[in-house]
Amino acid sequence: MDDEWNAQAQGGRRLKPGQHVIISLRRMIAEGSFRPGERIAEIATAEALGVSRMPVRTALRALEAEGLVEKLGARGYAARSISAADIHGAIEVRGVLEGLAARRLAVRGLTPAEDARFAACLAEGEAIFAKGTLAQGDVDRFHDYNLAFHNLLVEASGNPSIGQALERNDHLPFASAVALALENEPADEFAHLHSAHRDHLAVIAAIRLGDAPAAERGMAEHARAALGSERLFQRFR
Amino acid sequence: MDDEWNAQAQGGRRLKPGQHVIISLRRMIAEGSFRPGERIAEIATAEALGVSRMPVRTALRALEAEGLVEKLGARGYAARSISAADIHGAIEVRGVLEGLAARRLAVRGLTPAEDARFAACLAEGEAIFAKGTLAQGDVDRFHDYNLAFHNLLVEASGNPSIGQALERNDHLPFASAVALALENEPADEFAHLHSAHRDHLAVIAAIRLGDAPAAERGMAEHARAALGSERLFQRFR
DNA sequence: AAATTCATTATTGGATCCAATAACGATTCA
DNA sequence: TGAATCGTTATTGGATCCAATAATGAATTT
Repeated sequence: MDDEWNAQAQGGRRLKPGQHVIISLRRMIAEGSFRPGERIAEIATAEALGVSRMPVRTALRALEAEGLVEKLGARGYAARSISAADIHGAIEVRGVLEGLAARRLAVRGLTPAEDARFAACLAEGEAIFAKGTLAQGDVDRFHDYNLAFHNLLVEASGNPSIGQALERNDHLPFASAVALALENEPADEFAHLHSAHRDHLAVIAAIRLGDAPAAERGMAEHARAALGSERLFQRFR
Repeated sequence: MDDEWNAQAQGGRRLKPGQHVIISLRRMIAEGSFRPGERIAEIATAEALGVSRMPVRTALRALEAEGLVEKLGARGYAARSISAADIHGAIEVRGVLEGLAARRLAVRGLTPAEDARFAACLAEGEAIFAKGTLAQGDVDRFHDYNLAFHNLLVEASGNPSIGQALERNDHLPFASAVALALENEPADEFAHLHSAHRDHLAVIAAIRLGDAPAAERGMAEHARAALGSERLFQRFR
């Protein structure tokens, strides 16, 4: 267990080899370290990562369940090839699921505690865009705000099945709610990210008005906005 | 490996111990053999099933990913308690996902091959109800027809993410498309099952007309029809 | 009586090894 | 030349065992 793996500790606590393995494999898959179809074998991967086969086997099973790798029968595993159509479909699924979450909230209304949480969340978004431009750190800040917004929406919906259905998407590159297909310097992304923030404001406004169709449609369109990014499809043709 | 496990062979081919284990555990969970919260430990389960810990560990990991069990940290696993609200939410998620599948088909239309496959599938349904009553074997026959219809709809939609998002539901009791909350003798279930079949006919008619809103709404309402069964909620209060 | 400490136990994670099986490539036959 | 067969290799599945750690209950202290 070398320094790189120690550096992967989270919350100041060292991760177990099994956790390291799955994090490493996810990153390698996301970075395109494996060509689609290229074999990922337990033994070779264990040797490369300096662990025994057990944590690699466990990790590959989990990644298979997440749809990031597919089993080649007795021949090991392979990174799943992801097409632009796959991304398109995953975003569409995200749209209807988050739309359902928004509709549920609009139908039954927000509790005062929920309303306060959404208000605090959106205030963070307002703060990010208040000065009319983005600094370097603001992209990470927006990332955190965006993730918090989507997680809160799903949690507040009161239907855990929505979050469970979204779990696959959360691991698929660019289909996750936090996928940010940035193509330019942060300062040039102001309009792009600000548009996403305005979508958030519009959806919560519709929820507060009890306008279920508008809330649902707003979230579905918000998800589809990700499809407009050119870089999204360069990698997956 | 006793006769019971040999009897679990599928397709005339003996299953591996790992496959037996996960099938056995799924059945025990579905049958309520474990009380919610009751510990399911690797060692005790392995002894009970006559295998080593390895296939049990693999199976428990998979069942955790499916949402049927939850990890108790270093204390093992427990069958996840499922409430009526959980079932309600899962059915709602199924409704929007299958509604999305129906909408996609209505928007882009059916190919002649797809239309033929749907026609053949629905003809099987027509045959089941043609004589105006149900025989004993007709419930299994309807089960197979129903499963084929839902699978074909998702497959024909051309969006694999819909099927992937539905995978969790497929393992949740009563949330699966093939959940049949039968409460009476087969002959008495004619109206119930026939209504489901007529829903299928209406959805395909809407798809053929290119009426995307009607197709989507029809599938969502078809999923919600499962909520009307009284026995659905007896078990999960 | 309540809180704290400590020893023990139960449990999972991982390492190692062997068995079983599928896949592959070379050889042989028609 | 193509098909079939066979031997070899690569790979995963599972068994066994040990290490690490969390949980539990008893004993001690306040």
